[in-house]
Amino acid sequence: MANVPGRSNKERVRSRKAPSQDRSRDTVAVIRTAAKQILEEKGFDGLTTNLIAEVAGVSIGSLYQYFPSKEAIVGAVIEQRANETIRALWEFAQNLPDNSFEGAITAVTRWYVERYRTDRALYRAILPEIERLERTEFVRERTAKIGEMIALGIGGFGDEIAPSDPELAGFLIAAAAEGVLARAVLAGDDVLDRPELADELAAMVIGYLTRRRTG
Amino acid sequence: MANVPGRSNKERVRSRKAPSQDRSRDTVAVIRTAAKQILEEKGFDGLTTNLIAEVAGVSIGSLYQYFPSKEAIVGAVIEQRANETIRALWEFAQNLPDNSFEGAITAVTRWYVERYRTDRALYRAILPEIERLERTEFVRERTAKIGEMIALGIGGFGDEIAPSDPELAGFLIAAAAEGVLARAVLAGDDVLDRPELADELAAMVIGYLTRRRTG
Amino acid sequence: MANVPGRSNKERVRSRKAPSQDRSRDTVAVIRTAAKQILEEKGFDGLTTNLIAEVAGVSIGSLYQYFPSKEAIVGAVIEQRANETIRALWEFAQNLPDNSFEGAITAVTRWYVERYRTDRALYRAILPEIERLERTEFVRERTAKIGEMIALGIGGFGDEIAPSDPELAGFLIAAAAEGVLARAVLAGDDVLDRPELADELAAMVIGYLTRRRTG
Amino acid sequence: MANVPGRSNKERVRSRKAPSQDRSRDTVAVIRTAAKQILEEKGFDGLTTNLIAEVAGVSIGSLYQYFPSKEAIVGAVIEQRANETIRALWEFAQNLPDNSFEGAITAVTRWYVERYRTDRALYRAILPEIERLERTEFVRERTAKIGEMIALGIGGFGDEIAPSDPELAGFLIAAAAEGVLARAVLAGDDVLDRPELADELAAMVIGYLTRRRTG
DNA sequence: AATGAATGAGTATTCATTCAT
DNA sequence: TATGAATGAATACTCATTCAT
Repeated sequence: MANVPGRSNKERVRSRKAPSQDRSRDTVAVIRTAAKQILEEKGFDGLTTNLIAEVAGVSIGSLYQYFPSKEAIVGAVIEQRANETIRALWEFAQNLPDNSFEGAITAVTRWYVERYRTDRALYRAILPEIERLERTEFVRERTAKIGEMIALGIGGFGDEIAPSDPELAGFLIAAAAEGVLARAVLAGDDVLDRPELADELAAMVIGYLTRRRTG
Repeated sequence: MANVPGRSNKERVRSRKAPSQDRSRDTVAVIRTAAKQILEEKGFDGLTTNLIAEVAGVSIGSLYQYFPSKEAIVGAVIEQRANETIRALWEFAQNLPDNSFEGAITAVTRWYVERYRTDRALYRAILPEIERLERTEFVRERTAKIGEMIALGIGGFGDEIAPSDPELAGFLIAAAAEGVLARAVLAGDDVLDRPELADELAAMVIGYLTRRRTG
Repeated sequence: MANVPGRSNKERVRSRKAPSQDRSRDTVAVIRTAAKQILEEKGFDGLTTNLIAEVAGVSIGSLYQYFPSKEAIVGAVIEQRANETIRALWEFAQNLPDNSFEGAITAVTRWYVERYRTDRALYRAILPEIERLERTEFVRERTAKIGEMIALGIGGFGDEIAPSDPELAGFLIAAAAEGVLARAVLAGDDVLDRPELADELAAMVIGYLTRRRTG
Repeated sequence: MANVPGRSNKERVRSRKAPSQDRSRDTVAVIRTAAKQILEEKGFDGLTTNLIAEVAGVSIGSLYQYFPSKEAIVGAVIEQRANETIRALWEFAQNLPDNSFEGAITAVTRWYVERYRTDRALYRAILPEIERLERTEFVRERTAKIGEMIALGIGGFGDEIAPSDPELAGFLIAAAAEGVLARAVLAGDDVLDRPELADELAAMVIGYLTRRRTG
């Protein structure tokens, strides 16, 4: 009697109703925020649907009116974080003080590291779930989108820098940066708080993009 | 991770007894192997202690004689995988055909990518757990150890290449590579099977290590 | 996360382990008895797995060690009741005081009605579930088996009585009797307690079996 | 059947308002029809109030304006079916081709079996609920009413056939017939589709009514 | 009269872990 | 040392019903 037949598991990851009305949008946001908060404070294992509802000040029934599963809520938190990151990164990239290639990369890298430093608690909880959900489309898109943005940004710096496959380069940079930051966040505070971290990461990206072609 | 009165979490992660006798070592190995197999076949969510015991042909009681918790078993699987990787990487590094710096990096990178390609099922299951366990010492050590090995390997190539902090460089390279491979594994087979992947990763590492210093 | 994949719904109806050891058999019996008792006292809607466990003096975990689902427990209660009925009916039929055809039918019918009268509470709870589970094999078998017994009993009374298809006749008689008793039980006590009920039912069976053939 | 403070269960079974206006009558009918359709297509477990409302194109609030509970809706479906059956049976009985007693019984029985055969899906879903609701008055009335009709029909055939208590005889016949058909429907298609079924049932009824009195 | 967002009690089931034998 | 029966806390999710608008 547990499992409802006519609903595939895949369906259970997206939102149940499109939050068209204002009230609905609020509820969705409230739930998402509550989940995020719990994730930060108690980690993934402390995240319970009933607790989410309680913290959100919403009944458990309402929670399931808007999200088909716990997984979907976590997904929404991750998705929103990703969207915020992308938007913020974009904005930041518009207003770089130093417009040189190296300056740009360095600034962006620092900004990125800082972001993880500030929200390390959230990332600590979210990162394993990102991997776990990676196969889900919207999360895959996220890496892709960041990769594209990077590719786009790179594109502005002329032929000398241009990699043969900008998209692949974007993927590599995004994935490498996230790999470094993930490991740094999860390794504890030692590495994450080292001031050289950002510059080393920048060096890696710069080195990658400015290397002499061997082929 | 249920109710465990009066035992700190930290204690529960290492093996309960040093496997001194042969039989013990066998049992430990048998359990570890069973867990690994289940992980490959059914993923993390299919892994239960009772199933591990069943597949291992061991009673659940015995299982707890050798491992204090499920987490410890997963940790053991990851640890062993890491040790194998380290050992294999070391051996591979001893017998490089091309002893040039770039040749070495390229060869190692290819080898590394291949390793993930071959065992993608295992990695798909294990990767999120690595992140989740990262704070646990022995897993932290793994990244560190790989980092050190890289640092060591790099050290052999003279001053021009030497980074100011070899250990940090090692960490960055290891973490970046793993980030790229993790994302590639989890993103589905498309990226993982692109032949350029290894060389791009190599290019990143080489670029990082051979960059002109800016300071 | 609710539904375990690799187990078909059908599997969940039989017992989980064969109650080979004595202790196991006890536990199974204790659970079944508790369920039966609750069914009698509170009806089907009052039947809860946790309550069953509590009444049985067994942990909920143990309950699921022996029964794969709530449905299976109800099935077990019904099955046992059916087996008891069949056995008791058989025994009763061996020792009929009056060996005439009509005497036999009348005696058996009275016995049958009495059985429903005595255990009306149980039947009230169980009957709808029998219908619901009827498609499940072991319950289907029950009607069949009673039908066969009746066919067998009829067979002893010579050619004049013999229906052309004894099995079908058995089915009809069993089903009609159960229909009458079910309706009587569920209709409230008025009908069930009318003394003529058994004899009317007997009259129906006798009339059916002794009718002059029209074809 | 959740939390309903301060309202007796009995009250909750009849319709909430007498559908005096046309619109009301429509809404009631629309809901009833939707419920019936879902019952046929998805069975009782697929029947939820929200789904009924959705299929009926009515808000859940309106649904509760016309029916005090889910049970009442199911009851209404059953009731209507019963009324239809009674009306149709009545009509059919008016126009029997063969006016002999045996011819009448045979014709009616065949008609009845056919009815179950045609709507087996509906009956499969409804039958257990009939048993469950049997205590509710209007369902009790149904069996009674069919019984009365039978009694009435029987009454037309002279003294030889007349049972001592026509009402009880009607009850027995109705209950036996329904028992046989219920078991046949639920047992799967094998029995229900046997052509002899109707005639055997007829034989049972005829035999019952024409038996020589023993007392 | 109608709406549908919100409610929350209720329930089946899982699984890491213990401990008597 | 080994066994495996027993434990029970923990949790995701459903759905009949209400009531403010």
